[in-house]
Amino acid sequence: MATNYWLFKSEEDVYSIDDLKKEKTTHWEGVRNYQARNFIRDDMKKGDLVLYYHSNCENVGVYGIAEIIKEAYPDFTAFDKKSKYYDSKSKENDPTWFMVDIRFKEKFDNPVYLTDIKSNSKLKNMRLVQRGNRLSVFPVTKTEFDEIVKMSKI
DNA sequence: GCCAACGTTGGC
DNA sequence: GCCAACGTTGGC
Repeated sequence: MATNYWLFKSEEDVYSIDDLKKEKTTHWEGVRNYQARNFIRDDMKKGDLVLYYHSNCENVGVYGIAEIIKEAYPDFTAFDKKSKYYDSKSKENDPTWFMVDIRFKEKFDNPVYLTDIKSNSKLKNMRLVQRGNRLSVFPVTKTEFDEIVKMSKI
């Protein structure tokens, strides 16, 4: 089956690429948006590759690559009253929210910053640079993925 | 079903 | 800290 490509946003001070590198794998908890949920639940497959993006920080951009190692299963933080991701509407026998597990693959020698992505005309159709994009996970094309990897090596 | 109010995201 | 964009909520 063909590999899919994704971009995951994370806040650097919440869970950075260095945290992922240290822990090797993690579950991607806390997605509470239906469109993003559908991507996670319906389309993410084992072996898919992920651009790891830092948002809300000094130098926003893509910092590396991860790989999906476990397909969608219920996001258990939604059941935990003590979690900040708790959602009373999500039931254990009928979960609303899902997560995947990812594994660290690579940290870029040169991060690819949002400003560089915006000034690359090959990436002008990327969801990331379109107006009002606030999804925390979304698909990217193979062409876009390859272009960003290429930019990280310059 | 409409829409205003509100909360959150995220770049700058 | 500001503000634009957008999703969700709730009154009607």
